[in-house]
Amino acid sequence: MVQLNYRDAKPIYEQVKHGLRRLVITHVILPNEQLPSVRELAAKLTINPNTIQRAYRDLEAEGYLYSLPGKGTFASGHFTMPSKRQAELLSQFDEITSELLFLSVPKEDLYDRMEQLEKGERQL
Amino acid sequence: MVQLNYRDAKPIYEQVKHGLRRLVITHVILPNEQLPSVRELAAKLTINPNTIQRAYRDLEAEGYLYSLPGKGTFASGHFTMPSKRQAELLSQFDEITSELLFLSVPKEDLYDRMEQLEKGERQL
Amino acid sequence: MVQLNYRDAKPIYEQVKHGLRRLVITHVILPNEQLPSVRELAAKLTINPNTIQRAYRDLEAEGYLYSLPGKGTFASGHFTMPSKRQAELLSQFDEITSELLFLSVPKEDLYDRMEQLEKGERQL
Amino acid sequence: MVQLNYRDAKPIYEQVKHGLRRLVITHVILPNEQLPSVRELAAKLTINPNTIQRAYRDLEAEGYLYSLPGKGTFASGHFTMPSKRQAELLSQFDEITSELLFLSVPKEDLYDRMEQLEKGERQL
DNA sequence: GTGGTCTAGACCACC
DNA sequence: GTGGTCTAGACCACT
Repeated sequence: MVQLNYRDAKPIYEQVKHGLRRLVITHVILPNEQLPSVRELAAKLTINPNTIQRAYRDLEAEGYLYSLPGKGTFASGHFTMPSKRQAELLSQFDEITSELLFLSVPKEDLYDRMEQLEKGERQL
Repeated sequence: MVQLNYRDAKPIYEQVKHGLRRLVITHVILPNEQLPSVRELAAKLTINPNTIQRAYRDLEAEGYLYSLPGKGTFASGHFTMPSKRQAELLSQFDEITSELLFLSVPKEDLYDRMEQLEKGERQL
Repeated sequence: MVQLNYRDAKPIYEQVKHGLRRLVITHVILPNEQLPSVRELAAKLTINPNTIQRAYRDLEAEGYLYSLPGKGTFASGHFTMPSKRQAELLSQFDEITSELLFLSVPKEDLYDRMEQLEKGERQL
Repeated sequence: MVQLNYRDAKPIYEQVKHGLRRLVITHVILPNEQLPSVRELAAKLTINPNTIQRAYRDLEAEGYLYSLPGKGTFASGHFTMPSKRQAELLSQFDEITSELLFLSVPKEDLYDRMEQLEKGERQL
């Protein structure tokens, strides 16, 4: 469900966020479907519940999840997410891409990367 | 030295960062060369010193500049911000791009954006 | 029943929430009266069911509605969301207003905004 | 410096955020001035460092602080904060105010509250 | 049972 | 020294 790599430099909660984000976006977790509870997912991944909390909280702020205290945590629908997030992402895309271009990363490399990403996503 | 466009949606400190980054990368400002002081540059661009401060500290965090308190701010040599930052950026690029792709932003739009960014950079 | 304005900047689910809140508060929908099902209301407004879901769950969290899984969604009586929520709201009002005042938004602007909001509400 | 009230329903990290936000906005803490370290402030308030971390992290996301890992945490200048935050706040202001109005809180009460807030802020 | 907050104490990378 | 992450375990309010 969510792949963790402890040797990765990325914090665990980021990896959890990454995994869950894709599950929601790809509708592997359907809109308004309940996610495993904080404790449950923590147990399954054998990590601390606080780490899951952090991931859930961040994703709620980003608009991917919503939580009803006492009831559980649920996936948002695509539509729920305002285009604000998209604008934010595009702005970040510009910043990062232009920095990469001037670190002399060839534009073609970035194209290829995008192709790979697109292919990868289709498989889910 | 640094071009500002007040009608642009991008915050001014981003434009300053953008401009300085280029100057450092292209060695127009040489490694270990001292940059103008915060107040000085602010005066030259007739903007608020805090805006410059923000740009300097961001660029320091990114590894392009370093500052010696009480002495001034200096350009890093290329060596100090090697493939590490580049790997970080590529990872962020992947994360953001794949999220955009799933928000159904067409790949072609992102291509176009990159083209524009590249053109923009060349002009500086 | 609920007026939607697609040209409005406000997200649709906010407009739905707004409309339903008024209907409950003004007892147009009586306490413990059943609301239309998610699918039903979505069809009537010709919008996506998830948007209704979002509105329903927000209003449930706010205490205006409650839902019995498998049975439907119902209006709360006034009693269930008493001064507690009001105290919460006033506290948030203070927090946000004082932040706005210090971002140097003129008090008069906020007055005007309140006038507009009040006028808008009366029309429903 | 920051007042805590343990009998308050508000979480401690919210109270810390509230206090620090005002200190930054009112320039009691000057732009780019260093704040006490996470551990230091935790000790002074006799609460857990993690609680301070949470407050610092939230305020960084809101644009009031920035942190340089290994160096410390610093106050942003007013200018640093994009008008995005202001737009966000106004939208929240509308939502909350209109809900209060329909909970039949008289408009005049809200006016008075704003007056008090403005007076209070001036004293700082 | 659920999410949410808080504490205590540890470890890391960076400066 | 600093911020940042993570764990372990406790308590609360709400369903």
